[in-house]
Amino acid sequence: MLDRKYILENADAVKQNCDNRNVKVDVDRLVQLETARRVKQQEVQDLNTEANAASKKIGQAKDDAQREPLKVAARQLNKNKDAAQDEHDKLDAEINELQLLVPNMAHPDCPVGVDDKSNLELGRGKHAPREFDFKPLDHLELGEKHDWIDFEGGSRTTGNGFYFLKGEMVLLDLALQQYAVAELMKRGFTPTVTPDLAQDSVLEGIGFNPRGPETQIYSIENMNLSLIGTAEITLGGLYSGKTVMDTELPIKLCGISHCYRTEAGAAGRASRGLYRVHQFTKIEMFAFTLPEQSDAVHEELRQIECDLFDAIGVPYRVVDTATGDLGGPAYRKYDLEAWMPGRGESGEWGEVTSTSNCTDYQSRRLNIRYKQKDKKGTNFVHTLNGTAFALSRALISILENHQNADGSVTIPEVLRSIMGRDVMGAA
RNA sequence: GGAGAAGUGGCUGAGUGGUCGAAAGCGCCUGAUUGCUAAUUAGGUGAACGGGUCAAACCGUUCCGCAGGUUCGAAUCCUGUCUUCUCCGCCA
Repeated sequence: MLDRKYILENADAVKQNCDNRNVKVDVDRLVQLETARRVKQQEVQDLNTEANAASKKIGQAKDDAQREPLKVAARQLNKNKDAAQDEHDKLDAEINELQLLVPNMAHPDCPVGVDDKSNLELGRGKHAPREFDFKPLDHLELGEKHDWIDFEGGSRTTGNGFYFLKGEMVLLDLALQQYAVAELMKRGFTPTVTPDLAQDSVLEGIGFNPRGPETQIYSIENMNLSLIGTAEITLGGLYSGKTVMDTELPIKLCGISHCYRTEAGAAGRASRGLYRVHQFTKIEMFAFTLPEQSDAVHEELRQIECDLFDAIGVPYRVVDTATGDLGGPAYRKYDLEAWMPGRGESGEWGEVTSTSNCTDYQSRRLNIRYKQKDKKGTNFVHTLNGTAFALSRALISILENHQNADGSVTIPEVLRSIMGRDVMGAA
């Protein structure tokens, strides 16, 4: 969330930003409430001073006879104090509700526009979409042909949107993970296998609403636990409430987890197969940085995503997300969209990664700070996240781009030694 | 899963209803002193929020895992919750 003081002092910029992002929030009311709250806060503090002094006097009294009348007075003071506190808390709660709706400010270079039509293509990967001299299959057909992906079994055991990976597909899945983790370790990331469940309070801290009619989150009955939708939740939770030394930053983590999403109301042709599923494995990059580092680290995350997809020979384009298409916490977001020959009529771009600089929007909520030696006080860190591989979609991109006329799939060079073969699905 | 114990400042650790934001030690910072890779000594040393200031100083409120409760008053008593440890049981 944004700092209240910042909102108060930059109300016009905040309003403009909300318009750019196509988010409706009553900023004026927020400002008005916060101004009132500050006055009330002073009142509460003064009443507290009074009540504390009165209590102290009772402690110093000689005997009960002296004490009783003082108690009566103190009780009244406390009543006044509590009443003022209640009024303050009400204001505070209302402000908080509004404050949570206010999105992060956007990077000045961010393309301005109310939806994804204004997204800006920044560039393409090393590999251009391939011209097939045969009719390419989609990943579902390939998966069925070789018994690599079993959706029917997934539905029967678990439900629609679940699947089994089998045979060489498992080798590919594991090889991608191993490759990504090794590459990220080379670049200073600490590999971190996280829990797949987290306490609801952690979800809420990161900005997910675990229970309720519109939730995308699976939660465990009779427990305050939910399945995570991304390792961002657990990795953020890992540092929530902590203060680190500035010299430790940037902290770069490579999260490995399963991700669970209900995907309520997202069925249809565009989400066939592995594209939109309820469970997938994800190798996620996450970074905590100093404020002045975050832009550079964001570029680094984007570059890593490009390097990974170049390495597996998948064509992609890089998109600079427009203001109206940004999630609330993002200051700037780049997506990689891979070419998927089996998608749509004759191939379409499909999102495979996403990297966001969330500046201090999440850390303020999570209370993650850094301290500078010899300086008083602390500041909020910046947080960034980026997908290395979301396995489900990475698998689609490899199968569909590297398929051969006979239905086999040529394995990207960097994965061959890991998988112990050059081709999968060979006759 | 059952029984018990515990969570205090950067760390160790005292504190069972008021004088406690909190003893003591360690660490760290500043000064003094000794001519030696350190000792001795004096002092200082948490955070958030609000006010204040050019910036400080300074003032106020809050914070002893977290959330509630009792009380004029809670680190201290009560409830819930999270975490850790010990013992028992079960288990990959």
